[in-house]
Amino acid sequence: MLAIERRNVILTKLSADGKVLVADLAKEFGVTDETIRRDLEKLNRDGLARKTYGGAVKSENLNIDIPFNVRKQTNVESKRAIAALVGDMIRDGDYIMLDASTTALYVIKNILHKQNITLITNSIEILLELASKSGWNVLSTGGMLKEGGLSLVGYQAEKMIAGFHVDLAICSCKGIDEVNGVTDSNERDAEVKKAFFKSANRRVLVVDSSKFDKVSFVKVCGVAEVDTIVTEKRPGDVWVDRLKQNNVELIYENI
Amino acid sequence: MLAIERRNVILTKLSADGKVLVADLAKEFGVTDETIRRDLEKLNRDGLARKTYGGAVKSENLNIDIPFNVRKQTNVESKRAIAALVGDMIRDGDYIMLDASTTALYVIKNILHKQNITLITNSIEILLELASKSGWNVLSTGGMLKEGGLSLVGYQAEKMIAGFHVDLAICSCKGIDEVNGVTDSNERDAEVKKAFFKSANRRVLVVDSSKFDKVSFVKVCGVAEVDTIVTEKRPGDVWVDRLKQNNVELIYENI
DNA sequence: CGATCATGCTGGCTATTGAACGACGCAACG
DNA sequence: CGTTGCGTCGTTCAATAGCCAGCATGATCG
Repeated sequence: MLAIERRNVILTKLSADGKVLVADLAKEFGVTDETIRRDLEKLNRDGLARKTYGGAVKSENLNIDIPFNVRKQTNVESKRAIAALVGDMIRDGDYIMLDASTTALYVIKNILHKQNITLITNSIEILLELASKSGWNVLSTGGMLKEGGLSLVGYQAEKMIAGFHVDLAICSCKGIDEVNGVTDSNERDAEVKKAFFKSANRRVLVVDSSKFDKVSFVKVCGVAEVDTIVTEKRPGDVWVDRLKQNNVELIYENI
Repeated sequence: MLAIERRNVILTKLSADGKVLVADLAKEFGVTDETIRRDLEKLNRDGLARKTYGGAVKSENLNIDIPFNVRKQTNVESKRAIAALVGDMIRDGDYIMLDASTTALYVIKNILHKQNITLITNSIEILLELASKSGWNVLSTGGMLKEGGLSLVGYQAEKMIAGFHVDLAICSCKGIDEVNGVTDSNERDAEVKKAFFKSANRRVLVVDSSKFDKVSFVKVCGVAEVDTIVTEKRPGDVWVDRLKQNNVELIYENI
């Protein structure tokens, strides 16, 4: 096993569990504590983790990005399940908008077999995924490249989105809460999501179940303004009722 | 087995497994470690792999389509030389436009150390390359994703470009010829290049020397409308004279 | 035939890891 | 509040594996 692989796995664990222990990792990888410590030391230097006594915890440094390949691996199962449900909502010939989330990327992978889709997105990863796809009409919003991310944001993107109207807009968010509604961590992303929702007949919010009752920084819209919420498992009764009252369709996986 | 075959096999393995080990490859191909290391070094330079101690891991932008990969590997040395020359023309704080060519990608790699660059491009690969760059202002033109490629084209892109004006526009082409001027193989790409040139004070054409006296399909502009041509070696006297007459600056590598 | 390229080989150098040991943090206990 | 014991930390040293630069050789190409 290459050192860099080990560090990637450590990062993945960190990002999933929030913390790692030196002793556990050493046993798991079959190396000595020293090696793990040196790994953590390096991750710490790179700002990707914060060393503590006995292990390390997730870095709170929001300016530094977890490498894409690592970020992509968190909550994979939830995202895949949600993406499958969303995939079922899309028909041949649909006009859709997709934001720049990992879930959106999984949605795309799920609907590659559909015909004649017209798609507008601000995600660079989705463009990449579709570079060799033929028969679709794929539009990029353009705009400013968000630092440390693979999304396009800003005035140009919003204006471009406003120039179109589609059947379905699919967006993710960082939190959904009774009082604050749908929130995201970043103003520019939130603005783009607003624009997406404004230009669509049906607004679909994809959230894994951990996002309920979380509040992030910037408000995207109220709960009632969403038409459909797709998540991977049934939220609590409170949420089921609340969504019903607000006339929001709720879709989750029937296990 | 040819070196290039071996490298292709290595790329395939990388793409499948996510990593390769020097020792394994050496045994498998029956060559020395040194040879493998040189292969990986080359793949690393070309941005197709990331070398690490003991082997290499997948480069994040490896999931791009094969045709593009193949194209990227032609004339790498010429393109690198040209890119270095173009890099020298760019100063901190410049406003530039770059088209979606492989040469443009090499130009970017060459100027990563510059400060405070504002850049407009229709290349998805360039966006990828700059995703983790901070301190620059990177704008995507948006537009329609060209089938089988990593460029954005069409009305939306052209309109967006028309809304800006920059110091320097850098474009490539498929052919340059006395009668037909600068030509490209594809109407939509040609239109975008026209737009780039229209919005720039200084129009720079990058061409490797094989493009002289070639005619492609769609005209971009006349020879005289270009301000500077950058190529990797001195073209024939006929071209040197012709460019001088047309008031086109010619830059090539002095070996 | 000269130029270029791919490859192998050599010797010195560097990175990674593990082992050992004294120093230190932490928590429990008197 | 201090002590004690245990686990963890950082440093140092050594061994190994991998790396790099340079040179020589043979193949290929114009």
